Amino acid sequence: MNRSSHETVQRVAQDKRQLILDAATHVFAEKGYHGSRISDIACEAGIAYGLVYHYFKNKEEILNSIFGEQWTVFLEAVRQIASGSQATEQKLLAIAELILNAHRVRSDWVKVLVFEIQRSQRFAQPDRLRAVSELFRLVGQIFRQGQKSKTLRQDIDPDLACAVFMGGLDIMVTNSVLPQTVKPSPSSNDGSHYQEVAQAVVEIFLGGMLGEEAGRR
Amino acid sequence: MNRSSHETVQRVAQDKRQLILDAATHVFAEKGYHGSRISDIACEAGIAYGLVYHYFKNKEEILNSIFGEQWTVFLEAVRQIASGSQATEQKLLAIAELILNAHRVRSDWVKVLVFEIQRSQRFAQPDRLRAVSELFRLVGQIFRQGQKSKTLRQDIDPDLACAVFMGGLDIMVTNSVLPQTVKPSPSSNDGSHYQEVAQAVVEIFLGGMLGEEAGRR
Amino acid sequence: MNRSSHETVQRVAQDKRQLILDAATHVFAEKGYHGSRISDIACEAGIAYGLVYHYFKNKEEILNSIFGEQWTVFLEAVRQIASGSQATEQKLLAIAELILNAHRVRSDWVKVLVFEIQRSQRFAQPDRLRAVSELFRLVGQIFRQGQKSKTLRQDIDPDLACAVFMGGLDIMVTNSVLPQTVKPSPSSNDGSHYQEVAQAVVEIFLGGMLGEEAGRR
Amino acid sequence: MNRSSHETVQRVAQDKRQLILDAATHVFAEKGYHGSRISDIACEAGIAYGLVYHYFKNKEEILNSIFGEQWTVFLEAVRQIASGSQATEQKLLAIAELILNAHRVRSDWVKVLVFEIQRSQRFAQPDRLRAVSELFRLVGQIFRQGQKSKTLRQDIDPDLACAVFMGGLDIMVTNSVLPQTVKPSPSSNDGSHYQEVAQAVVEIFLGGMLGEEAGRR
DNA sequence: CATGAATGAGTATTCATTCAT
DNA sequence: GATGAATGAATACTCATTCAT
Repeated sequence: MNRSSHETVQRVAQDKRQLILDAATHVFAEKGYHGSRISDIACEAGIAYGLVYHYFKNKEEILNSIFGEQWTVFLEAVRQIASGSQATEQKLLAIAELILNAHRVRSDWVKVLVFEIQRSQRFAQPDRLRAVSELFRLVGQIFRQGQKSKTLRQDIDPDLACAVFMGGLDIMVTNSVLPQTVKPSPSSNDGSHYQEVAQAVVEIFLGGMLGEEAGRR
Repeated sequence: MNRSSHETVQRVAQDKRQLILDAATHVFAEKGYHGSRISDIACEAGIAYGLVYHYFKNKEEILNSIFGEQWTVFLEAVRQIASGSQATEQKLLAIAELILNAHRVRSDWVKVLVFEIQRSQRFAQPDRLRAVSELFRLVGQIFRQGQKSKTLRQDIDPDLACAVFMGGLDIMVTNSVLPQTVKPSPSSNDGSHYQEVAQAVVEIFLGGMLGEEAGRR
Repeated sequence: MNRSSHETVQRVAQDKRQLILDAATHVFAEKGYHGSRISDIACEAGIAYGLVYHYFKNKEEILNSIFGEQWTVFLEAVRQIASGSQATEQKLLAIAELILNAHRVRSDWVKVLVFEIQRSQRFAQPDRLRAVSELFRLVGQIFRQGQKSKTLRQDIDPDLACAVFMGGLDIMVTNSVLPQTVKPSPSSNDGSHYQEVAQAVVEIFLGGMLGEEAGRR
Repeated sequence: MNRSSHETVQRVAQDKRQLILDAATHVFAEKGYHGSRISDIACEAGIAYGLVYHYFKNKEEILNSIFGEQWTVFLEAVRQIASGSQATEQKLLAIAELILNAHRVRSDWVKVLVFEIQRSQRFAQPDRLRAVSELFRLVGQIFRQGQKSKTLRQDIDPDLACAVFMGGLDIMVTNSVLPQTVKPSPSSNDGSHYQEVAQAVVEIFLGGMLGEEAGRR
């Protein structure tokens, strides 16, 4: 086997691996980790049952891979935003758009992430815990900077504010509670709806919900 | 068997049923629904294995009962708040306190609710879906009233605002992201910390996070 | 407690015992022995669960009682017929009528008998085996007498003939194969249909099915 | 994997499936359906527990398969006989020999058929009911033809005659009543005894049991 | 690499039987 | 006697993981 064919084999192997991950993501999103069987994943991927075990040690490792391989990319994007020189408001908007856009493009992945990661955090999964902590550390950093520069009010615990902000986005993505709000009409699946939602969330979060009449404090 | 002793038996039976529900709530909160064995529940409740099936048809029905029997009470409280004559701000604060307090008093129940039921609506029983919808309908009502009375700004979709608000609370309760913020020190487990958090969340939500310097729009 | 009230109690106890047996007969006939739960029987009898165990040691004993207590009566009737002075043909007719009539009056009992007894014979149940043997011994006796008196042809093993005769009746009663033939129209549930069937069976058995044209050997 | 090896795999899979069916037939015949555990079947087949579920959905499906796969063959043989051009007597003899021979060659299968399927039609699958009906329809056809051609007497309901005939054979096969008659000595397990029994049954059924002395009607 | 048959530990569920009241 | 709650052994079924081809 010459070099180039070896590379081809490598690529094909990578493709197959990714095929399994995508299938697993879809299945996990649909039925949940515990409700998904290896056979479901193999079937969805259109490959043989046992082949899954050529690429992954076990079921858990599939979930870990889904998490890890995308999370790094995602976290890097967050890091870029957090360390940028934009105004706080722009940064938060960028975060919101990043998250909602991720949901638009790969909603399966986001569902698995939110559902399964949070679930597994109740049991000890140090790796994932650390990864999530890092996300909150980065976003929290934006808040601290904002408070330092007096852009954000200082009488609120930045971690708490960060949590509230993320919670607002989290529920958008979870969509178990309000699918009709988040789900755009099919005709506008160009992301503009998502962008609007992101802006609205940031708007609420920064400006508050009080109306003009009620007066602002 | 005379009447009073029959009543006693009835009460004891109810107690035993509740005993199982409490044990199950604890175990589910600890290990998750799928990770909990019937034997774990029986053991936790200090009763025989088979007795669980004397009171519940199957494992699923236990989860449903945990949900149903407390949810009714919870929803009634929300209804009271929503239909009251307080100002919008007071209502939202009451909602926040209700939710956070539920977590303080019965954190097991809330965990099961959020993790095992809310987030498992992929396999959703229509019953549960309806029950959750009702919660959002009630809270959403507060928002619509607030907008109608001009207390709340009107340029935001009330359902979206409602979702953001609930998401902020949800994540407090989920505590997966910010346990250190929500979990008060044991010495202050009198609820004051929870009350402060509730106030902070509502404060952020209504007043926004922008500082004085940044100016309010 | 005086004597007469004690007798009353005894009678009531007997009634209750019989109530359970009747209920069990019905349930066994409906669902089969293995498919019937003690609770089904108690429910059918309209009594408490545990009371069944006051009257019967266990489930098996219920079946044994159903079998034993009626079988004795049945067998005695067969014995009367077999030892009578009637012609063979009359005896066989009497046997056929006895069996089919038992089915008419207590079809549940006959069903249980045929289904469960035969089933249990495959596993060793010496008592029942002996009881059934006795039935065949008595009926076989009729055949031997018939052959001895030259009423019946002698070139056939009497036990085999006996089996064929009983098999013909058995299948009438089993009715799993030909309900429409055996089940009379509701309007004529006076037993006349059963009597006709009994006569037809004996007629076939004795006279044979060959038509005039075919010639009789 | 090339074509021929794939075919081999297919064949092996079929063999394994049949292995399980044979083992199950044996175990069911021995202990009855309800008395047989899946582990008994697996053990008898010499395979792993779970493999049974690789080939069959559940215990019930095993029973159904035992029934279905052999019944088709059996019914076809009956159909051949019924639609042949032989005399009625020859057809009935052929039916009798077919049934008794089935018992000789595959007594386990016949036991399961009669005890566990035929006599459990209280919970009857419509499929089974239909299959059994077809058998009676075919045999009944022989009787109607016999009556039409005046070979058989016409004063008897053909369905009833059919039932009596089948009942006589059924009980031979059931062997619960007369094992000593049907069970040949091991030394003569060449089928000749079964053939004699078949002839005797048909002889009784056609010619009747009345002796010369008694006169024929 | 690919396949899918084979394995068996893990668990929900049933239900006969016992027991306290 | 009467009640039905309590017990726990027995077993059908699932499915992650391994292995032979």
